[in-house]
Amino acid sequence: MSTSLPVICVPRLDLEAPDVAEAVAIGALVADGTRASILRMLRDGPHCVCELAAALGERENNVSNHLAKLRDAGLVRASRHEANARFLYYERDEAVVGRARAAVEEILR
Amino acid sequence: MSTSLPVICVPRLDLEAPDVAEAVAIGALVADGTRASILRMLRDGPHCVCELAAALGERENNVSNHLAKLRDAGLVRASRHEANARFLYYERDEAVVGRARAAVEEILR
DNA sequence: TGAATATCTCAACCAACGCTGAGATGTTCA
DNA sequence: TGAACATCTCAGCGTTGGTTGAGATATTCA
Repeated sequence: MSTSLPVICVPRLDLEAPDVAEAVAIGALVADGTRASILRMLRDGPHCVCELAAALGERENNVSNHLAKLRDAGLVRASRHEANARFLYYERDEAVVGRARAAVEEILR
Repeated sequence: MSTSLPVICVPRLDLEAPDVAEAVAIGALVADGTRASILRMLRDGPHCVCELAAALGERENNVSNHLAKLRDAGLVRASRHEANARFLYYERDEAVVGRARAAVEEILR
């Protein structure tokens, strides 16, 4: 009954593409050295833009740009220093960071 | 004694930039949907290029390009199928993948 | 109030990267 | 051996993304 058609790529057709959107988004954020360093430094507590910029040897507006991306992703949030409101202090949102870590671990576990 | 020079950005000067090179490299690899999907699919066992390409709806040479990057990073390795050597089967190097996961966790922990 | 500081926003430039197409290599099978 | 298949490599193209520079906003302090 079965005609002998040239069979192309027989193996495992039940394979389906996983949902990796979240891991990809996190990967793109970590893929930059400045952002990865910021995420790591904020692990130990809040820091202002000028601190981060000084430690990284980067310009402050550049660091600010990267912080905006992390903020848009919800990974960090900013609040003004209580004593000196001129400084914006950034801190991680550990709940969001935790979900980000889980998304990457789903790929690399 | 101390002259009152305009002090710029007083906070935390003891802050130092962390080493994030490995995490950045992994992030760049995961930052692409095709590669992230491949890494996730290979978690369940080896697959050939045509399987991965079919599941992802991507062209085989494109998938091959991405596999080359994962191979260069040491995350995956290839070997020919014992029964039909026409197929190249890719599998993860779990030791390398484990170190990659640790590097990302150092950032997001 | 005005000057200095801290930060943000955005447009422009340039480099990195993914996709495509074409050709080459290696394997199977008639 | 030759045709079909599986995969690789690479140059070219278009898009994405980071850095820079300039200007705007907010805060402090003399």
